[in-house]
Amino acid sequence: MKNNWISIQRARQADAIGTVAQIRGWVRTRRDSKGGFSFIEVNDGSCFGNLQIVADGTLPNYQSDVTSLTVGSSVVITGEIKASAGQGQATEMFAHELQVTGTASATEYPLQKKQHTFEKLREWAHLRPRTNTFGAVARVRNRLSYATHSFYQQEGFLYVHTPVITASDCEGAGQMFRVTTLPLDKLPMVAGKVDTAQDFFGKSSYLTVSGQLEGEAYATALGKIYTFGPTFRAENSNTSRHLSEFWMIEPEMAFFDLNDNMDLAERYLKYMLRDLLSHCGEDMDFFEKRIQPGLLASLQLVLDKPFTHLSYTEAVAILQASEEKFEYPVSWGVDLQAEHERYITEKHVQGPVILYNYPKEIKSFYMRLNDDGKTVAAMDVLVPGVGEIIGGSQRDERLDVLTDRMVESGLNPDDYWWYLDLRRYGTVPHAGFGLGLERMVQYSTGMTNIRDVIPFPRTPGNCEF
RNA sequence: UCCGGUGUAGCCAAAUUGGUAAGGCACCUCCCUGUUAAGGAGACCACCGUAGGUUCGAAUCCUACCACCGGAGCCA
Repeated sequence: MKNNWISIQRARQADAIGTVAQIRGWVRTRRDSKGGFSFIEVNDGSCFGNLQIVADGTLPNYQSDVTSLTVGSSVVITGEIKASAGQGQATEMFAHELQVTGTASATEYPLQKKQHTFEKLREWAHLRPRTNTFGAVARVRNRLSYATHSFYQQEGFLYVHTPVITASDCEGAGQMFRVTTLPLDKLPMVAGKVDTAQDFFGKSSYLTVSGQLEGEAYATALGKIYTFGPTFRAENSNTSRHLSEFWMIEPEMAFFDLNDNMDLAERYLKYMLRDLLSHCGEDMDFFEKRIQPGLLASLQLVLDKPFTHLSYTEAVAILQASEEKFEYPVSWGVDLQAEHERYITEKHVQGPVILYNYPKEIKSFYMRLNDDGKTVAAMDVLVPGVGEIIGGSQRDERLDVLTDRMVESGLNPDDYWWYLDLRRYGTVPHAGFGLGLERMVQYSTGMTNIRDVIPFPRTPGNCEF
């Protein structure tokens, strides 16, 4: 490239010293000395750090442009990269030419060169990626996504695109968003009910809450597959770890049992963390320093030792034996409350833990019934600070058992005819799980609110951007 | 959806508990030839979330509503 446009990430490397190059980005801050020159810090998103530009008073547009350069302005600067004379950065650029691409009114531009609360930044979701924290979150999220693909591809998995729109209104979990083209102000009625036969698909349709069922169809043909896409839940959830729209990674493997499943989940989580620590060092240092001190050591510890495995029964025993006072009492058969899960992962284990073999009553119909007749081959991976990051199970491959469990759960097997076909024809043991990407980003960065780890969060009552 | 909390200038934030709205940052002006959310000086900036009510007087008390935060449920 004739103008030698380089990223700020490259310009900050010591081996860039001596080159004449161009950088393009946004002004983060400006400090000037009235006597002669200004320091301008520019960020272009390529890395956490800024490049310090030394703009000398001899620049032809120094008075007209540089001295009034505001935070948020976009600039194209050509100059020589030199070793920095000051503390705090290895290199800096001596500007030969500085061009202002777009100004940002100092009185109107919301972001200032100081810290804003995350709550306030949510109101400026379109501008918050220009801040240190959200830039770092975006790069971490990108890296975790990339690591997901490289992990599964290396493991011989096939990336499958399961549908976003689904017609089965009871995929298992949660309230669904309805998808319709019917006129809401003039709904076609039949016998006092909406005539859904007239809807776009000839029946009711919804946004998916999981790609699992379709994933199973492909796993029982192609062996090992994974999905990675958006997922929708219309629950009226208002917490720091729930979104109405989030991204989920769902591997599904034929000929895998629960142990294989748990082993894969552990290797996947460790792969992501190792990849993140070795590729996003500067961003991770920021999270360690400003968001959650101790983060790096605790993540490193996760890499170093095997995950703790506890059966549901063992977990209940541990909870009952503990001195901890719980708001909800624990007994075998009850669903574990957040306080219970937190105790197990944060106090008892102090790291990731895999809970498995839950009572069948508190889990989904498709989870494989164990020989004891009381538990199913389910597993949850819990991590400190976030809670459940993975939920999965071995699926029941036995047509009769699965059908019985559907009926027990109040479901009509006829609605799942194609899902049952997978058991009718060449059935195999298989297993899979779902990982919430946002929760993984939370865990990796220490960010406490899930709305701050997705670019434009969708939550009840919030769809501004 | 339930429980608790908060809502004061562009941003952060105080008001002795009913008495007539601190301070900081930013913006603007001035000073300082290498700074590291720069430093120093000055000026400017508020119908105190919205709507009612009590009172001589309300940011402070009451009612309703809205928004946000924390916790819970649902789950990823």
